[in-house]
Amino acid sequence: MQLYNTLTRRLDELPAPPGPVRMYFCGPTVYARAHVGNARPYVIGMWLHSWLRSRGYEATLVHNITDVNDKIYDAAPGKSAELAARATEWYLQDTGDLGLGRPDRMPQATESIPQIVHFIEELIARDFAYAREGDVYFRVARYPDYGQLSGQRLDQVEQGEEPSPLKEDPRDFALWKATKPGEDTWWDASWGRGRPGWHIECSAMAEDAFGPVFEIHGGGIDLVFPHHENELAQSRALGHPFAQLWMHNGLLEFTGEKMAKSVGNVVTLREALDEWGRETLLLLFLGSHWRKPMDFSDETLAAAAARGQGFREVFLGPSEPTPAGAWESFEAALEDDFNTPQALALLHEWRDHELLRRALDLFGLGSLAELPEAPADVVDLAQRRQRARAERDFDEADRLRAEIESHGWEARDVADGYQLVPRR
RNA sequence: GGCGCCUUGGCCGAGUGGUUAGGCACAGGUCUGCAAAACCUGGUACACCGGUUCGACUCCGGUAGGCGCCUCCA
Repeated sequence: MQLYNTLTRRLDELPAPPGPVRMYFCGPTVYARAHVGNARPYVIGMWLHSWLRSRGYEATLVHNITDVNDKIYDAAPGKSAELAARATEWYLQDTGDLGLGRPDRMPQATESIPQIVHFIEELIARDFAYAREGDVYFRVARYPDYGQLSGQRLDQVEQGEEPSPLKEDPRDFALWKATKPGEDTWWDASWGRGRPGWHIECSAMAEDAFGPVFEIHGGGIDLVFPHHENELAQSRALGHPFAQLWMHNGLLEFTGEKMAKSVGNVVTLREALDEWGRETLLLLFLGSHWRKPMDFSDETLAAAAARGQGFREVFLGPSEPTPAGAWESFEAALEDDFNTPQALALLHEWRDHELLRRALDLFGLGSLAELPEAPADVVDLAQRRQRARAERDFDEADRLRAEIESHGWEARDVADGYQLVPRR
């Protein structure tokens, strides 16, 4: 099993089964309803987890939730804890509705404060961090390998806003921030009252779950710098190997533009689920490679929906054996950098119900094999239509078909009678 | 300015140094009372310019265009 590794900039081989494969995927900051782009690392993580398990790996997936940070304070002044709790519920509900099951653990930053504080203490003890007026900063200059993940050269990094006068070096980043007026959540540490910085929580939570070394760290490609660079620096500063393989998924775009609030083109996961349904959404994700940007548009969604209908049709038809080696080709596609578009293309060739169902189940799409039962009134209409056809009263038969369609069903004539299929 | 990634037929999207990707859409056909579904048939595309090679969409270099990130901000 090979996966592209941001750190080594090449395809790296995973250890042979049973592994273990311990995976940590960065989750959302809970200050608003998650947008559909936030679902991509969740979906990829769950699929990979499911795939590795089926291949005999001891795969474990941890997906964190960032429930304390500036965005949350800004979004709900004085009530950030309530907002975080509510938005966490939204996130669990929306990702749950994807129907992929759950990661093995979903730690929250606010429930990991002791581990975070301990981590910072270690960094201070080894001189990799320093406290200033209640803030604590990581001393980048003391970690020479800084930049190894992103390839950023520090002398070329753009200086953004006015650097904090508390920093020894403008490149240093916060591990802990002293509490400010109006902030309603804080914790006490030896250097003062405050709350954790953004990057430290992931190092602390990942190592709390897995120990100082684990196999895979995932997240959106926008997290490479500075977030993941900083995580790596913190952990390796303490001599921890940390993640071996870094997976960064491409972002969602709307016709070439990044999905972002500033562009005004955000679609929430909730909206996407309500409008298109989980199967179509999953097929859209499945049809694009995890590392590539993905166009989220009515056109690409409609194509995904059509794919889904295509699979449903297969299950409505007779099961036929798939040529020898089909499953092996499918496996090979996934073993090669988890190439789901390639794997999906292969599935379109299959007519073997059992095999196809098995493959679709890996991606939470086994429901495509299930034909819902028509309600009694629709069945009654279909039976009346059958009688009309037998009497060659085709005007009545066509009228009944139209009526069946108005109930959201489609009547098809098959060899031994009729078939009722939901209209999509 | 720096770092990284991308550019395939109407659309989405794989892949390979010389051989059909697949899906969607479209057209014709078979089937059907009519349909639907299914099946059959129909397009050799790979940003541009050089180079390497017997031969490149596939390797190398450059150009153009697009995308992400560049420190407290997913």
